[in-house]
Amino acid sequence: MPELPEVETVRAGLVPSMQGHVITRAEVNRPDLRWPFPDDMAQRLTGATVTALRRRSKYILADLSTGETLIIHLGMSGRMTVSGDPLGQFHHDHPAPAKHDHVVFHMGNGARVTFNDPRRFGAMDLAKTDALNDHWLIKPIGPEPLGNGFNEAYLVKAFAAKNTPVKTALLDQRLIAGLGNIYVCEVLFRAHIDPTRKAKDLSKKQIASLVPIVRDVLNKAIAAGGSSLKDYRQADGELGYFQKAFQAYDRAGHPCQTPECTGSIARIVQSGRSTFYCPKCQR
DNA sequence: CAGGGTTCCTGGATGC
DNA sequence: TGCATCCAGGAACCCT
Repeated sequence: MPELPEVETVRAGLVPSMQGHVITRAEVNRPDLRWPFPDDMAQRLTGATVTALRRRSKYILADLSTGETLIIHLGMSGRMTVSGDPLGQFHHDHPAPAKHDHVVFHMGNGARVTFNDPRRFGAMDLAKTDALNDHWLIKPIGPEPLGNGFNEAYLVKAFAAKNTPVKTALLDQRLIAGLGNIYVCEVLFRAHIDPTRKAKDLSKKQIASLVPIVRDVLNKAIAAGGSSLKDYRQADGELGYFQKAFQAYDRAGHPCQTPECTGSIARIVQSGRSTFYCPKCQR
């Protein structure tokens, strides 16, 4: 999936087409993704104006003029792409949905925003905006890594009793929001920390070093427009470029790029997921 | 409760 | 070219 930088890239790409514009028609082509949609989702979206497009963790949040917020998760293969004509000359055009086009938002400005998700691990739900933080998907999520709540003191406390590998701890959305497999690998590589080390066994100095590295990796990835693995694309259909900056992820067998290090990147499996790291300089 | 394996689903890459 | 197998950016769920 799209991890935090990809979701942020998609959100920003959708702003011109959606924010401040009315949903004239919500085309809901199936009853569910990972979970059932509210059965009256199309009606509740129709006629609503998107007043703001926000992001929390890997969720895109579309605040609506109706007092509700549309919660969108892209899962592993979800994409949102914009088509149609911004001048609104062809409002009445209803092209047949392509395969896996599960939801299409027809906007008052003529744009069509299509949610396409082959694997259907994505999700959509509606909740009252003022109770959003109590929603079952949102409530358990930990602090935003780019916000003030994520800092050395927080992370030291969060890791204190964690008997799990630091790789797994960083992937736990309840501890830190928005990190996925790619960025966790990249962060641990840059921090020279062995992903198999138990979180509670890291030194305070190592934990402290993770904070600015997490922020830096995410900020650079956002600036590059995400990573665009496989067929993932930004909202405007362009590829993201952060993947050119990968130093560990998907680089098994390549020489380690850490200065002076003569190791090479290894691939191991931790709780069913690939981890890429340099066994020589990540301790 | 914490930790780890399994599971949902489709499609692309790889191997024979 | 066809078919089987493996793997994938997530995360809830069900075990122990």
